[in-house]
Amino acid sequence: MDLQLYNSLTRRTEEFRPLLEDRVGIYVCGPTVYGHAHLGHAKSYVSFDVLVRYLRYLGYRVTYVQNITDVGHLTDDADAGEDKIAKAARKERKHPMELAEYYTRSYFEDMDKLNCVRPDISPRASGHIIEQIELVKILLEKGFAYEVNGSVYFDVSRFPDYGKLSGRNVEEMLAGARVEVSPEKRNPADFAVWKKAEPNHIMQWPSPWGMGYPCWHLECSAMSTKYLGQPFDIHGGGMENKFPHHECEIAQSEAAHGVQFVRTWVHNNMVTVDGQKMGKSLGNFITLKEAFAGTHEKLSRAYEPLAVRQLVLSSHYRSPLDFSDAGLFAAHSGYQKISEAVRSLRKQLAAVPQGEPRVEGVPPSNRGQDARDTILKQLEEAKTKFEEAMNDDLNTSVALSVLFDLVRLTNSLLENKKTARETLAAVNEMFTKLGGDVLGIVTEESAQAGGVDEKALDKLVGILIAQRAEARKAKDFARADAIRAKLDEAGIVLEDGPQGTQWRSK
RNA sequence: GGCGGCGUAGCCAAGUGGCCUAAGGCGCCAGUUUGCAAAACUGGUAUUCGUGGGUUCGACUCCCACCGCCGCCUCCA
Repeated sequence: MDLQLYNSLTRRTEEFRPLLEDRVGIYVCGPTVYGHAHLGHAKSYVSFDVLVRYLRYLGYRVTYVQNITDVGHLTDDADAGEDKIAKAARKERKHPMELAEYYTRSYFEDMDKLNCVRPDISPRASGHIIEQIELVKILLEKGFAYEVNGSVYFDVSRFPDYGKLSGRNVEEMLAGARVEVSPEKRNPADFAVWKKAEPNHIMQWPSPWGMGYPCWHLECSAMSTKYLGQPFDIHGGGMENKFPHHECEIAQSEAAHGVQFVRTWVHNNMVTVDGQKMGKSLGNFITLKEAFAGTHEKLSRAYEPLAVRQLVLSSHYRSPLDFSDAGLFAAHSGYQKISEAVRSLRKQLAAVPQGEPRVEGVPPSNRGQDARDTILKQLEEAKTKFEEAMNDDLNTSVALSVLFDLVRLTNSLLENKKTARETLAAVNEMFTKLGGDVLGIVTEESAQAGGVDEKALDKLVGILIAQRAEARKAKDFARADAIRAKLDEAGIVLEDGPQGTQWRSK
């Protein structure tokens, strides 16, 4: 079976077929960079990251475009609307571009930590003013837009398909409209594509209609088509952007070029807190930096970035995710279980030379061979289950359950000294492909010792472990337990095993 | 008011007509192991899927009604 994806445009789950046999073009609405990324961004971009990773796993050559909105995103659609970036910049006493650059870097830093692959192209809206002006020109030429006093509006009445993505019609929208209508608009449903700039507006550019700036929806139309052509395969974004943002993108691009804009629309659901959407406006967001450092009042501890990733993957991308510390804590425990198993596995693999049985003097018997065949069969079944889940509109929850199956298998194999190296290698390969390449949960670092700091720490903890071992030998358990308790307070857990005492951070 | 979605164990969550007397994770309980722990492994933890009707040989899954919750219709991943 091939990949089935839910297409918001047709409201059906469809078999995914790219325009070109082996290539996929995907555009995802990126962040407006006027603040640090929060957990809502994590859900969105981890979800699309997995989509891109899985498409590559399936063998497609993917071009992944994700824009950076650094201009034109207004605080609201009314006349008083202010540019979000400019507003934040004034508050922080920075040039808007300086602020945008700062938060762009912050964004990539957080996404790198979440192990999201970088987009192939990260176009900035401010770097594509010419393309946007060109698009406005075409709309005016074709009569889909009109100019009033230096601003240009899209004429919704000329585009009958307006509303096809979000499933609404113009009359309905007007009935529930909560926003003040600009007197410049011919029709209240019309939307701005280019805005005249007041003299004190910092971000402005010359255009055939005077000094002004592009509106938010315009950039995605211009940039997606510039890099992916029209039509292109997949457009992704948050559900809340179906309307008006994506609806307007469709109107602009299809009106201008006369062909379909996007074949498959993929929308991910929201992160909520206490049942309410996490968002900038409500101010109820937890930034990723806060989550990683544990510095938010709702958090009981600092969380590893990949625990956040695990949390996102534990539910479906089209389901809302109600955030709670307990939920993230549970995800963290689950993530640790997986990474601990992989670490043990890789440590064991590194310790035994190629081609040798795991323990000297224990050659793999015929019985061992049978066991190996059974395990290889199990691995094959795991892979099939994983692919079926991912093919079913990216069921990452089930995909993760396959990883947990592998964890149990791994731990059992590691307990059995007779397990051959090649069996362990096969399990490791499965972790690398499914857990690493596709889900991005299993990383290279899972096997490595860590940096300089970690080595120093390892020595220090080693000294204490040795002291505790002496105490244990002398049956001074009170002292042994005291050392363990002190280390526990410092976030270091000791584990006694047959090969001596190991430590790990909590 | 219009449009869309959700309600599955203590918590998170998959399943959406018979393989469901319902995956997986967290938590909890017990066993193995341990000086005691931790980790790991094994077993247990929903006869039931918001409530009430209906369709069907058969419903968590389809239909209707009701209750509760959420998103969009300004900006938001």
